[in-house]
Amino acid sequence: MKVRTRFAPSPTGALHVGGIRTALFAWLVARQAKGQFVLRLEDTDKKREQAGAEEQIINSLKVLGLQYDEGPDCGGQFAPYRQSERLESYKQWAQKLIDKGRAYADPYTVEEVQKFRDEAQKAKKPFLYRNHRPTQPPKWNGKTPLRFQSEPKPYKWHDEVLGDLNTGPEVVDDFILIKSDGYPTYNFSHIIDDAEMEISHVIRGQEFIASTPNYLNLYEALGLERPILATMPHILGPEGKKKLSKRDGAKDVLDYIEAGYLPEALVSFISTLGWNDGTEQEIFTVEELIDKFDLKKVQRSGAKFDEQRLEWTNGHFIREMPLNKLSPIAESFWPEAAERFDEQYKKDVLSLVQERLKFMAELPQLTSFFFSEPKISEVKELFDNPTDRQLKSASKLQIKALLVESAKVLEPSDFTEKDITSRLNGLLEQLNTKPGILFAAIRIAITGSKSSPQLFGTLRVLGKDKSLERLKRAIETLRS
RNA sequence: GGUCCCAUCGUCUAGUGGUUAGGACACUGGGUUCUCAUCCCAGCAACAGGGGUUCGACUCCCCUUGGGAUCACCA
Repeated sequence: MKVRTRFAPSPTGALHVGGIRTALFAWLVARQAKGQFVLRLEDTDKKREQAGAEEQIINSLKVLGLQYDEGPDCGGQFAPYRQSERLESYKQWAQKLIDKGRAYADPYTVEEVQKFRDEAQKAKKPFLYRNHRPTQPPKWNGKTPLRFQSEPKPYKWHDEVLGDLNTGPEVVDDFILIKSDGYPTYNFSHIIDDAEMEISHVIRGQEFIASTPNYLNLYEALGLERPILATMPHILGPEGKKKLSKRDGAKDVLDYIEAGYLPEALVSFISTLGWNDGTEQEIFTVEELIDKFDLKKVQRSGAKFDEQRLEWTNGHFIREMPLNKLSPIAESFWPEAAERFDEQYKKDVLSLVQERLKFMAELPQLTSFFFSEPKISEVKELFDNPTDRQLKSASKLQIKALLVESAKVLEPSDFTEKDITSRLNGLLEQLNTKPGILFAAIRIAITGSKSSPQLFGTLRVLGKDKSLERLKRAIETLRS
């Protein structure tokens, strides 16, 4: 069988992780089977459409490497891929239904239909339009909605992830095919497009499961074969159990990219949100995913979005990445002051902080002292009110003496890491002091911070001149 | 309310009748004779409840409970 999957978002906003996961899984199914992946824009609701959304969707897909074979911007054998450009096609199919007596003009006003709905709700019954189906509908003139004349019956169907599903006839109704503005509804257009574009697997979110019997009914009326259906459970927000929505904060894929999350980490994390290969593997490369992904192993229940796990995953990918690959990614995240420094210096700094980076946006706070002088006030504060237990046990006078000695011993150093190490360790023995005191004091003097990358490497990268200068400056502040 | 879906540690999950119910994130403790981080080790922590079926149920069936989706001229 020719495998063709599609991702069919409506351009109403940026893609959040829920949407991107559906796209990812559809993409994986296509790639695994060496089939095609299609991007189709469902832009049939002019009111909800958002400027720039199409571009954002395309960017999100591209940045994650989910390249599509056919789409609105690159065309393909079933172009166009924007539904607003396929109106003629929907009209033709609609006409077929009218001719068969399976579609009719809706004679009611919105208010009238709303009245029916309210009545149903008051009676605590589900609303069914077909209970009000007109006996003599007027000829459709395109100014009123065109409705599907359903043939209610029970349905049984198979879903690749949910298994066998079935419903009674009470859920099949006369839904709108074409709105009064001339645009088709999703319910109609996606059926037509999937058929015309020869989509083999329809992979979509849980919200469509309730209307599936309607689609099945429509497939029959149209004489179309139904595709393989696969329903993805929702991704839930971190707080409640509600479906993840834009209100849950920065769940937009591009936001994560901007914060310095790596595409491959995002892909790995999102893929394991509701899927795993049955082993204990926690991290997957794209190649592994293409190889191992299986719709049947997709979880049937919703998964909560765990930000901490994403961070861990991203940190893992950052640590695994060779410096040469990481370095260009870091480029746009350096603190402002880093501008004046050369590539090699930044690379050295990066290699020092690589293992502690969870995402790139943390770079400035972790590395600022490599590029600008630590604030003297902060250095002073840390010496005045040490929080470290060992440091606390030393007097300011002692600390000052330690720094003076350190400067003295480092003065003749060639500032290779090896030499710094041996000199400072030697000093440790010579002064019979604890590393927890000596090194903590140097660290504060050099970085203006309680914590930093390992000290000797930090000194080496920072360089002799700056290191000694900062040491002396700290000694000055301890004088008072 | 009708219909449908779902249910293992706090979280993501493994498990398809017999397991000390495994892993990961998070958390806690210890180690890596400098902090933080990494890494390593250890610990904490779950089968929603009740009935069946069975020699034996986390696994199969039913009920209850809980959660979710849907019932638009939105997708």
